Amino acid sequence: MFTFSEENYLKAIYHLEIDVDKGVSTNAIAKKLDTKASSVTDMIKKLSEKELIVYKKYQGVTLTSFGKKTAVNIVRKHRLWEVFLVKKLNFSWDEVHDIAEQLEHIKSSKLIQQLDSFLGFPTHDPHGDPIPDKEGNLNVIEKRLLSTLLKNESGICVGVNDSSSDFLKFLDKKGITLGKLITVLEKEDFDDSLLIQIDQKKLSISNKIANNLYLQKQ
Amino acid sequence: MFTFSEENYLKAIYHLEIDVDKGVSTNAIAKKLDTKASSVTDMIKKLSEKELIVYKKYQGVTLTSFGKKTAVNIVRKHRLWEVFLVKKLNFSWDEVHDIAEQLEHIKSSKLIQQLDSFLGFPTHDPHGDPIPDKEGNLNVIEKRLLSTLLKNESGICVGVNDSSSDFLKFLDKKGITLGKLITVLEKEDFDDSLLIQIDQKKLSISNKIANNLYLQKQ
DNA sequence: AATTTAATTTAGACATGACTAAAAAAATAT
DNA sequence: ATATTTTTTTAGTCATGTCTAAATTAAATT
Repeated sequence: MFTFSEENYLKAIYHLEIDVDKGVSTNAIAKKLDTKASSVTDMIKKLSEKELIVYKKYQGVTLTSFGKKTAVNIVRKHRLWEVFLVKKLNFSWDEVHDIAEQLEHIKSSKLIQQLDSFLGFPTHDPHGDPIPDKEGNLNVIEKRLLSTLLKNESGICVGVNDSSSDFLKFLDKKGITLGKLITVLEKEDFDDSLLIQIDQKKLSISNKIANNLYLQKQ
Repeated sequence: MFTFSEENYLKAIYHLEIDVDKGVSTNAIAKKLDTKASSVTDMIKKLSEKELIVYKKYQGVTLTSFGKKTAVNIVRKHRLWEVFLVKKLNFSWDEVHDIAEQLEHIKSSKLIQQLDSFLGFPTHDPHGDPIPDKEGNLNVIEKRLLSTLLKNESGICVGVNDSSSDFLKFLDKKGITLGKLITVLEKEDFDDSLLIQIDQKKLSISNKIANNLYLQKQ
């Protein structure tokens, strides 16, 4: 199988590929993994030899179907472990990422199969991200950033664009959790902030927050 | 913290120290970890610099109290994960060792604390080995090898000396599990085999088996 | 006590994955 | 179209953890 480092590169490339339709650049991978571009070039050559990615000098990289399958499986493990940590071990959604980053590298297909079953075959992780099934299929739901909603539109909170602990703790403090109904009462042209209705409360939300919250439109 | 390799060495030394009261030899560690004596010498120097072990050339090694504390914590994690795999994910006792070998290296004290609580603070793993508590205290029970019992003596099966999959599967096949009452009906001088009573059955057991089964004497 | 055998350590090498500094290629600006 | 900037790659180095082969030390035999 693959090393932790190789798996981390595959996962990074997988996530970066979703945003851009061209090849993923060396610099983008370096930034994502907090490493140097030269280190990325080194690893890229190894992954290419193993036929996990397609690489041509100066052209960026794309995952092969084998590479994508491998990457999706790591994402699956990561998200299942996150569900386990929150649902069974009472972690809060802002605490699970770093631990899942470790657990995702445990090698045992039976372990993941049994964990999936133990958790009741969840379809989404604690941050609203879809969990790929055993075949790698993703149940992608239609969602929009809160910042794209117009005045008087509303939707159910179904995900976050930023899973950092700071952002998630902020949402907790404001009472914003997955499943909550949010209605846009006002849009402020000056700073693009929003006045929203959530539960019985009215909240003023900055554009930065609205750009990191996904809603499913009603 | 420590690398996987460092942790594996500490654990190996910890287990070997229980058997011998002197320092643990380079060769013994090499055998346990299936590596070369020269590699052990290399690692021993590093662990010594980190004050995890005491090492003098040609004298074997002993854990410092810091090293022992670290090793016990790894054993604790290993055994708690084994309980999780058997009790929650329906693994059998012969399947869990290799997966626990990986899980024991996950770094998060809160994870282990919550896992312990989720499992109901178990005191023994699926093989009957005691699980150290948070402070590293071991609940060691009085146990004897089946091979040391005399004719007509009996005891409850409380542990195994060999956790290999082959041995455990053999026990399963014969219906020998932890908690079962075993009585020695006959001892055969010729090959040191035993005739034992377990449940309603009489079983002939080789000396090799009897040397790997622990009983708590009635 | 001298010799043989076994255990341990040293010396030098290699693979992995990272880095810095410099060179090369591509993209952007003038 | 040329010059500048940015991106990417190469060359060389380093730390970790392993190995083989040789040297050294300790233990066991005679």
